[in-house]
Amino acid sequence: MAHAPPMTIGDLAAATNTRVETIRWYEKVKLLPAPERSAGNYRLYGPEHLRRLSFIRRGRDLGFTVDQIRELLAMADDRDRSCAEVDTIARAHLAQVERKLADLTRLAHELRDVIGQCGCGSVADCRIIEALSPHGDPS
Amino acid sequence: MAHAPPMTIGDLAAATNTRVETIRWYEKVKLLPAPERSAGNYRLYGPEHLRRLSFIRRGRDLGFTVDQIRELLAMADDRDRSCAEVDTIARAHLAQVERKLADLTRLAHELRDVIGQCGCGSVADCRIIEALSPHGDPS
DNA sequence: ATGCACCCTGTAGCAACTACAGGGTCAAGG
DNA sequence: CCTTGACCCTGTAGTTGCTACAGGGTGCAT
Repeated sequence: MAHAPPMTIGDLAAATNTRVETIRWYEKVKLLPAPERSAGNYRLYGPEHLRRLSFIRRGRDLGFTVDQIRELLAMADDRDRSCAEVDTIARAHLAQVERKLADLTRLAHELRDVIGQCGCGSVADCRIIEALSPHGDPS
Repeated sequence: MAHAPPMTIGDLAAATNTRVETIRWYEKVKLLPAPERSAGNYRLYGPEHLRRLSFIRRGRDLGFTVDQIRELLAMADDRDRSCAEVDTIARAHLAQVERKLADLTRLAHELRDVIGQCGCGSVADCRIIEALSPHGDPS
């Protein structure tokens, strides 16, 4: 178990299932610290970068915004701090997800209603178009 | 029932619960035709604009993209055409909504799991942070 | 030495708006 | 008549989270 050699940006991308451009973008917006450079000006990443990027990706998969992840990272770095703030962010995010879920559920119902009524005749009496048209005003 | 006087952009915005800037943007991207202008260069809208904008807004509320609405509007204008294409767009959209719904449902489950385990101690043993950290690598 | 895969910076684009800045217009009140 | 304030105009830049070039340089194998 010798300590691993540094990774290029392509290696890191492959290891985290991230695009190279996305990694550079994370660096620009200061989610990921700028790594050292090789003689030829290539970025060289170590295991700490790998850990941090994995954290970011997992957070994004869970739907946290970049700003929320920035906060979570700052807290994770300050290990003695209370976990209550972390909990607050996570709960706020869950509430938002649940709101979106409710909206989409309602939406799917409405769409299914509208689609179910379509007899696929001509547009002139299409129920879908009618459902979109202003209430009580055909033509 | 005399025919209504033309509306200003502000009137139209109020009538459709839309922002003034959004209406101008719809005009720029050719969702809404450019209306006539007053002597003082104000936009003047008639009932046809009101109908069309209501259609657009309802479509947006149902989650159709601007491009989809453009297609739907083109079809709605061509009243003899078959309604099958309209049905296709609506079904494709419903399928997309259902996919998003499934994703969000999974997400909400994961978030609830993670949050449920948080004892709100210090960050050092926060389960939320841990859940985000790379598999099998504390520190 | 020449190809090829990879890396670099910087900029522009996507969706669907939103938010100004820096002006012009119009009706009412003093 | 003049001012005040609410409205309107155009044009540009910002938002979120990337993605896609263009126009170059690097590194390794043949």
